[in-house]
Amino acid sequence: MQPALSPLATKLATFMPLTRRENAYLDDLLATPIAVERGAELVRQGDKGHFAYVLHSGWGCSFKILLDGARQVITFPVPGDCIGMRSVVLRTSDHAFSSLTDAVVSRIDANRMSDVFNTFPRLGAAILWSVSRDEAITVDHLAGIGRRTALERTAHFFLELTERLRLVGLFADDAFECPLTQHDLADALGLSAIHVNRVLRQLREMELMTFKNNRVVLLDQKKMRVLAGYEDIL
Amino acid sequence: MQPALSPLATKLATFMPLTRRENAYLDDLLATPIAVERGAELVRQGDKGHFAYVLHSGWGCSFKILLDGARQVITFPVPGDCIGMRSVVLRTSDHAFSSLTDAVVSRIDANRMSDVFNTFPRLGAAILWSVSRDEAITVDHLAGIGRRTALERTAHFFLELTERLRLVGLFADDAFECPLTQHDLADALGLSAIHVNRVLRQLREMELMTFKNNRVVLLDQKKMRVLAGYEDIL
DNA sequence: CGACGCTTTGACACAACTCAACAACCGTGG
DNA sequence: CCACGGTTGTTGAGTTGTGTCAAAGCGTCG
Repeated sequence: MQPALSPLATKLATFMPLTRRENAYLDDLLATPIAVERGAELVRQGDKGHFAYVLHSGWGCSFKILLDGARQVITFPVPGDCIGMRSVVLRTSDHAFSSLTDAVVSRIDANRMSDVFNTFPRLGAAILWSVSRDEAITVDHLAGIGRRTALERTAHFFLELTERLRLVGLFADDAFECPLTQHDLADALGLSAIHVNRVLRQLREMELMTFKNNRVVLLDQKKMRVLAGYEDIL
Repeated sequence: MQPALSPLATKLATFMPLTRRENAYLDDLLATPIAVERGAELVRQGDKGHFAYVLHSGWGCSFKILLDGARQVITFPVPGDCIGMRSVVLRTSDHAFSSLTDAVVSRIDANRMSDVFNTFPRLGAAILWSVSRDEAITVDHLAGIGRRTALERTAHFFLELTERLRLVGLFADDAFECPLTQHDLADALGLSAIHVNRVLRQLREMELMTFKNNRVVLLDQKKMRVLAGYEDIL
């Protein structure tokens, strides 16, 4: 019997099937798991450390703090997501990362990263695909905040999250566990926490989705897609 | 006497000095200039063509069109900027690109791109730095739309633009040519064109900057930075 | 000259924010 | 066991920033 695939391996496999050797190398790359507690700040804005991370389990939060103290969430990494790849290239982190739940990550340094590209270029390409996809999602996020209403934007956010969770097998039966607070959501969607509450109520009353006790239930994805103007990611 | 450096070479040189051979290779890479007319749509959303571009002269506009027809501008590329690198990796363009002025570009296909990384890894690293920097700017843009007021956001936009133009020698004496319409600005800033007009008037009345006849004049960068909560890009 | 694109301004409407109060739900310690 | 403070969620009332609609001013180009 095969060992279980890591979330990242599962995700990359949807892009291109990986050989046994590539999978083994990937496993090795992620071999030393680091357990982090809920709320730990792994990467600080302005950090010079040249590390990227891969999230194995748990949820995280990538965000920027503006000079006036406001917070903008860039994305909520879920298992299988890469974190801080850009910071490695830039030698400085332009954003912070903290865990929203207890989590397990692997740390990858810059040298190790170049190794991947030299030794297993196909694997490197798959990882590059994955981070490019995340970028595309960020751009979508930008378009949403700039041009969608609060209601559309919120619906869109949950649909996109669903899609990302599905890719690593964490979404089934139209529902998933979601540790985000309304405050977290607000900082991601560019809204006030209070308004997020009202929008969630609207979505509930429209019988599109519910979000109670850290559990999201999608009641009517089709209608929700129409409302959000949702297009599949690639 | 040395031949004049291309805008891209100028920009990369601020990251790391390039050797004569690297510069020669870069020149060769950009050897076949393509002239495009104002308003040409070089890349369409959803295109499968595997091309990236480097902008030599003129201004461009990278944007997304949402299902309801709304437009969100991601960035306005200026000389020296790379366009559509992500699309090459993803095999599909998640956004469109059109020229705002008559412009000159070079086209780079995927194979040629891999060549760069294999033959001149240092040059490849410099290009990777440049696109990562653009990503960081996009993330900043996201934070601005999500968490800054229209006034702060607009001021911030012009400061960031200034910084990018300075890097390729197109900003001097506190002023620069700027072919953007207020409508373009609106689609970049997530505002209505009418409100952009009001904000520009405010900035003028505060004696921070003016924008008339396609010319931006910065009157007081220091005060403007304070207003915008501007932090230098790396 | 007229047509067109871009800018400017005013009046009004509405989406989203702020403030304030309260309810529900923890985990902790007495 | 219950009392407690802290975090999160909920709701209402009033305010404000930004959008919409409408109309007019300007340049430029054919």
